[in-house]
Amino acid sequence: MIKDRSSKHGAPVTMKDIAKEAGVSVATVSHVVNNKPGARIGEETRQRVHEAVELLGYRTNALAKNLSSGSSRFIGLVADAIATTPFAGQIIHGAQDEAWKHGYVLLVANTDGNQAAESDAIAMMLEHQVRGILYSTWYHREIEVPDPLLQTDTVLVNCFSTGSGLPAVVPDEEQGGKTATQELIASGHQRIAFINTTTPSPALTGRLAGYRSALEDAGVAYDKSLVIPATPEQEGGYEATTAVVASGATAVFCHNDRVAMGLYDGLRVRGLDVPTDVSVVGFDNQEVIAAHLRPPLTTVALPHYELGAAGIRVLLGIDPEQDKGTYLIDCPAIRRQSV
Amino acid sequence: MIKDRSSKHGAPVTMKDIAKEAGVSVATVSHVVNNKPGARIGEETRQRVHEAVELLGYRTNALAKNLSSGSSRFIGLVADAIATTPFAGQIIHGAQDEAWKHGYVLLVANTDGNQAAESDAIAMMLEHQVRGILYSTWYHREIEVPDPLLQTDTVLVNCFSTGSGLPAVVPDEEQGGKTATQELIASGHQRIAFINTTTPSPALTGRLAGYRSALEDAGVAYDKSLVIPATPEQEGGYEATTAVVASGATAVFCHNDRVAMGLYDGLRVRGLDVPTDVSVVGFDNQEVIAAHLRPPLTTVALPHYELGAAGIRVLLGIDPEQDKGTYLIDCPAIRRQSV
DNA sequence: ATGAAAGCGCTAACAA
DNA sequence: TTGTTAGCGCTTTCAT
Repeated sequence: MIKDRSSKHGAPVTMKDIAKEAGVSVATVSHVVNNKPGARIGEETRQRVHEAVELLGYRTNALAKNLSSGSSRFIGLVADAIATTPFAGQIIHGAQDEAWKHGYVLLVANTDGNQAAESDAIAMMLEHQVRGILYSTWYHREIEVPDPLLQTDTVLVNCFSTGSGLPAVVPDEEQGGKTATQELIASGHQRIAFINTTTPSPALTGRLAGYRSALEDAGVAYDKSLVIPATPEQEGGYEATTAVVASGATAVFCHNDRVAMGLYDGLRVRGLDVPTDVSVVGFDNQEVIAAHLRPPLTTVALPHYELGAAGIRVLLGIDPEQDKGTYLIDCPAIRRQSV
Repeated sequence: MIKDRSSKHGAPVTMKDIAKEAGVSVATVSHVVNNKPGARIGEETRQRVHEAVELLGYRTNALAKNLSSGSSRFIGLVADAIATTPFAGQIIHGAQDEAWKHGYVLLVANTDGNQAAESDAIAMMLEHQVRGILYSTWYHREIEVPDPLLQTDTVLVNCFSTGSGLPAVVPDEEQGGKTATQELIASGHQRIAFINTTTPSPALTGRLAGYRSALEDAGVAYDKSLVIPATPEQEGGYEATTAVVASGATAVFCHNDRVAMGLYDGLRVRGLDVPTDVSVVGFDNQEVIAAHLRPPLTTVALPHYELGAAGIRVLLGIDPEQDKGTYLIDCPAIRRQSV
């Protein structure tokens, strides 16, 4: 082990060192180390190289490799908020795993929605010769595509920009809303309230469309008075309780889990039990909340992990091209005990 | 713009192209592009180079730069769970910002606590010639240092390994527990219950020590019967309510916000009001919960962002060396309306 | 079956 | 003030 220079500091071991140690040329070392397909290397030589690698603790220099081969195994991921929510984290996670699977590593940048930070981040990625960039937002919305993004392959994740021509991977809000409503219908409810958000967004319109579609499929008439607007947080859900109770609904589909949490409180205050008196389903599947409410909340998951993973696949051209570049990801039902 | 080859695809513009266009040598280009300190370049030449850069849309190749200069501006961050919690996200965010500030970019890897993934991640980082690695966990605990980590500069974030000699940046649990308790004492409480976790951890012992220390400072005797063990989730808090009420405490310090959330439910069921009947303070400052409980929860924040940022500073040798390589980060009180 | 040599895009002495 | 010349560590023809 006396020759080991691989640890902590000191000059790193290079191919040249291996070549010398094994008494071969660097070309040969390159061939055996990378296990090149059409490389005719004698078994004995191969052996010697491997031994030298082992002995000196050689580790390939990815930077040199990228430069030389002209390839680069980087993929950039710019996110507007790694921080605020667990959601963005899941997108990163999915992208990470999928990228890794294909031999790529992720260059992550958080921009906090700051224009300058965004430009810097993209510039930095471009300088690192990324294969492409995933541009993601923590909640589903339409965005204005930052100019520098056009200089490389990019796919939008959890957001879209009509007219930009960029592929976009987004959750299927309508299917999600429909799924949520169907959970309620399936358990016998007919009079179903829908606490929808007041924030204009794909979620607002999509989930509503899904709600209506489910109702229609079930042959129950759409009653406008059953959709109750509320700010998409606990407070909104709490305040909407009055309207929910007044509506005579036996079940409610909440725009998200936080709203459901507020509703739980409102119901409890009125001595109403979930799900005996009223069934409720949420949206998002925000673990900390949904899984630990009493009773645990049945909800529909926002497929963040899948969004990230699919984004990578689209970027790499692995997923087959889809309709107008829009890739809808399914929002599955997560059944717990509130229905 | 006819010469612009910088966009989407096609051969990238290199320094050589700029040199040719500006009629100078690549060395000169390198000098003006990097604004080298001791470089005497004529104003007129400088101008020509800049124009060529502009015209051709030149962008430096970070990989080549790193290779050539032998430096590398990468820092690796391996996390056991980007996903599960918003916490890890904050660590990344802090590390990100701080690294960026010093001209470094983060190579993030999620391991899901999987040994193999961990080794792969570290190997990949080493291959990319990272300046060093931040090894972080999503909850504060002692860890076994993965062997390959010893081959580079590494700092532990939100975890530690006694005897490893590695610097560790961790939250100051004791100070945090003390702070939480003092919030209660400051508002006049003497009989303060402490719902502690049942999970052996630095949090369990540290926060308890802080609780006792605050009591002692205030001259109130420590009453063992006031510390109530509970699983560190909503369910635990809910179940602990009986004991809390029985103890006659007028205030309770909960091991974390989720426990506080469960306690809120338990209290509400018994018709007890927060904070009129009993004051409560949490720990973690888990936004989704703490800020939206009714009433909003006063708590103590786990400084994840700071942990990440400090980790980078320690790695880069910016922060002054501290006691035995352990860097304690403050857990500040976040005042809301539950006290 | 193996090696020599050129070159990836850039930096860094050292000349001129 | 600017250009020449070596590399950085690796890949990749093309010889041998």
